[in-house]
Amino acid sequence: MPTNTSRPVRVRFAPSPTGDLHVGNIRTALFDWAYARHTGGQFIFRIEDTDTDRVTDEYIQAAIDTLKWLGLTWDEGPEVGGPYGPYLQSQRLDIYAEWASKFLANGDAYYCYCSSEELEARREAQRKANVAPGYDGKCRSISADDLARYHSEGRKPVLRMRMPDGSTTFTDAIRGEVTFDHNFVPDFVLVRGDGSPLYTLAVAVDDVMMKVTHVLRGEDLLSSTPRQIRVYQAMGVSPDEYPTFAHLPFVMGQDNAKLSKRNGEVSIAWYRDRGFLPEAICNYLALLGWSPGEDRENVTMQELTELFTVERVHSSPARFDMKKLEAINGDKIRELTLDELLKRSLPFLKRDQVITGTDAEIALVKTALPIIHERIATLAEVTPMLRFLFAENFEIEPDSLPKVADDQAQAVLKKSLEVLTPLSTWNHDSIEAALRAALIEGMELKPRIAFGAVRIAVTGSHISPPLFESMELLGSAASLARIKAAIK
RNA sequence: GGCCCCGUCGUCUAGCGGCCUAGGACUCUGGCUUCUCAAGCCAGCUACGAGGGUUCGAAUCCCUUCGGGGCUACCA
Repeated sequence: MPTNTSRPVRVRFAPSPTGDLHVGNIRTALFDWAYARHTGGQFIFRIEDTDTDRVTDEYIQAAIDTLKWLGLTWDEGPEVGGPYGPYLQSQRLDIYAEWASKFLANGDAYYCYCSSEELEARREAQRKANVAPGYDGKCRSISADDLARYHSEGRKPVLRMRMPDGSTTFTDAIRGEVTFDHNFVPDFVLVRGDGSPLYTLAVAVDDVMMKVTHVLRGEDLLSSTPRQIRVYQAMGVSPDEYPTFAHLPFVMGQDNAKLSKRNGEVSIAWYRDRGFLPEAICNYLALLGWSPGEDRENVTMQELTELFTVERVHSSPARFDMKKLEAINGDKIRELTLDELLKRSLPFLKRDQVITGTDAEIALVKTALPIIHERIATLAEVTPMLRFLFAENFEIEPDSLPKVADDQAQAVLKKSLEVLTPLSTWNHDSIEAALRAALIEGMELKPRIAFGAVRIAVTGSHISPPLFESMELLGSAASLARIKAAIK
């Protein structure tokens, strides 16, 4: 990544929380964070809440919680503060107002009295005439008569930035040199009629004031960059102080369009509730638009910060693939130590009311986890896997019921009960030995047939952890009782 | 419509002029293993959007074209 100055790296993640942070936001945050950590720079978290109609306190808090949960810690921002705060744009209104009046005084900006209806009408006309739509510059100069009329009508003007003739060229760290002809960058609004600032003003002012050196953000903001640069110019920032821009490719849904509720769940909270690990989400998201090369895919958060460079970021959009996320999540779960797995599984077991959280329950879960560790892809799957161990009112799932009802299954269950009841030592070896001798050798049955019936009787499902270990964990009393209950 | 961005297996990607009859991963299919389900192992399927150049040689460079996306707000 070209560094245009020798200033220390400062990267910001600046979402506008108009809803739960989604996969695309997080991918951006992850890259921002990784770049800051990679360079030893500062990671700044700023909330862009200038759109007061759409941003809510709940969404802001949710954004903070999500970043924390993912482990993307910030050096400056909400809750931790910092030397260039406040980090909520709604608390920086006076700063924007000050710059706005400066722009007005210098002639970089001007008041525009055109009403929304008038603008819309003229835009429509432009579209029809096949001309580039955009503000036509009508209010760049206003006659005294018109001004008086506007005032008498009580019109509240917006503040508009004057775009000079010419073009803006900048070097995007991912896309290379990009040029926008100002004929297609109309004069844009900086301040609303009610005096509140717009994104375009706030983002540029803040990035300058907060000494941001690198702007890694979504590709949707690419075409707003000339406007942002125009504000820098009006602020008197010298070009070699402009931040380096890097516009990240989109994360798209299963089909073609941008990710949305329609084509895949996008809220990070949704993934957390389903038992996805934050490190798995980050690892997967890191692979969307970036790769460490050398056929590597599995990286820890630490390795991500070591390996991440903007040079290796793609310029083309990536499709989000739930299957791959699940595969990576499974890999990450298998890498967990038993204690970690236990710690992370307990909340799900409690939530699903499998356990209440007693020491005895937790101890049993801990002894059971090794046999399901490699069988689950998400933490939420611990529930269906272990529920049979704690069920007070045990029942066989409806789908499996017929499989223990036929004559052969009944014979298997009766025989099993007969050979297991006198067992003096109850562990998976003794259980297996007894059942194999009786069912496989004695009754000459296929293991999958014979054990299948016992499995359903004991665990309630034809899918379960290994049978003999499951019976050992369940204990002889409950195991035998369940077999007995399954016999007609 | 205009401006801008993008284009390698179904998906994520490796590739940055010869190592490419294009590699890895996920998915899918088949097999091995096996008490179910997984995990693991093996095998298979499938890609450089198209057309022109440049070059001894192009997935890699250039042009055109087609396709996808973004922006075109007193949203961000």
